[in-house]
Amino acid sequence: MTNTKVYLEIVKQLREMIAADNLKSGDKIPSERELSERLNVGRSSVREALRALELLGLIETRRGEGTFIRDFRGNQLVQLLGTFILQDEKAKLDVIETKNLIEMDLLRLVLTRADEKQLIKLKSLVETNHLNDDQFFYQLIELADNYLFSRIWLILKDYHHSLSLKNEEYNRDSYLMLIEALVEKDQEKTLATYRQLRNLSILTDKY
Amino acid sequence: MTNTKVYLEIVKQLREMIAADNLKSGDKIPSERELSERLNVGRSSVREALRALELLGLIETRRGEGTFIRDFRGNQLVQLLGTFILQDEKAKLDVIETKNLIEMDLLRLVLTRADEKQLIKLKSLVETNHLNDDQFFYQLIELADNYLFSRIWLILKDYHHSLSLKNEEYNRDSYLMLIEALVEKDQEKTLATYRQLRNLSILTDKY
DNA sequence: AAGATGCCGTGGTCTGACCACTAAAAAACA
DNA sequence: TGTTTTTTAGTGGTCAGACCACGGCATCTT
Repeated sequence: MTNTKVYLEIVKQLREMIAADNLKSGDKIPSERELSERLNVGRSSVREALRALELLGLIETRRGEGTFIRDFRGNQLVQLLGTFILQDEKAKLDVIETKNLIEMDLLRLVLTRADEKQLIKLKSLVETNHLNDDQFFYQLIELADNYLFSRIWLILKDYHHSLSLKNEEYNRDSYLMLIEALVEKDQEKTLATYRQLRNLSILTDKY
Repeated sequence: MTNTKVYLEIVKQLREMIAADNLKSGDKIPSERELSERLNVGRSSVREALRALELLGLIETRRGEGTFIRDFRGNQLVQLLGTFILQDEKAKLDVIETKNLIEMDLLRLVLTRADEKQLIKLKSLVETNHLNDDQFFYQLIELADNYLFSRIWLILKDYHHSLSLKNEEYNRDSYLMLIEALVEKDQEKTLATYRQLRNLSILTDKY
């Protein structure tokens, strides 16, 4: 009869409840027992719904305290899916290729968005600090001003990490060249510098 | 004492189990009761792990039959996250922008990968069938031969749908022009055609 | 006032019990 | 013997109740 699984229904109701009460990150949601009573379902069903949301990184549970809304940035979903997906060699190549493509898009976005002042600021940051590759590109991501895009990049970065490749040298000079090209709003030069940074063959990677 | 939650441990063990037995899409995994015994945990804990995996789209449960490995395409995860994330206007613009960027990357990949034969085949497909926009780009995605990339696009497509925009006209002519440009391996022309298809202002979208 | 104690609510887990459903075995039928 | 029907065993779906471990808070003690 009841074709829709209870826990999915609970997920739905929880979402509505959160929206209705305008709950925000860090707010507490009702206890499992209270939800069980209010929704007329068993506590185990409530827990199945909560576990699903927890794995998605949407809530956080603390024993002895309660369950809280969570900011959905940087959930562990990625690693999980990654360990399931990243199996064969082809998949690894896909990760690298995709990350490179995304980063070039990122540069294109920065070219259209970032003003010189922001870039100068980044330049001094690179000069005075010892930014690693992830940190440098994370700075760029912020200049691109596209949250969804940054999420995708963060995921790819994690995937890339889980490949546990060798490199990760320090490339301050390349970063500075990249910034210079961005300041000049020279797309050709920007992308060329990036390819050099990533050791991409110009022949094989024309994109 | 046991700081790691049991259900997460079960998720991990399930993953190892799947890898060890080399289980593939459609294969059956042990029943909840059997897992409960083999892992020395309560059945409810097993279920919490399974529900989490189910929501991720990694498994599928059928009452009366069992639980099966699933191919991780088209899970409802996207809609779920979408309803949580896609709230303000800025987010919507981000989706559109990101999808456009990804699709242009897709075209670049096709330029480097697809041979003329495949493109000719796609051309006849477009000519004889009434492909909508999603279907057309899905065909292209396959030519790009990057599974991770296709996943990203599929997610973006779903996000885009959930925005419930108006358009979705039929653009057979544009598709054919796009294919022609791809056959000629003319990146400029390809991207220009795409921008026209998406009504992107050349001024605002230089990427 | 500061620290120690105990109570209560919370999530974490297990157990046992049904129910609904499926598929395969067994029985009944032809 | 071959087909249909019935039974049965196994599975996921759900619930209720019972503990445990932990955090916060009021209370008591010093």
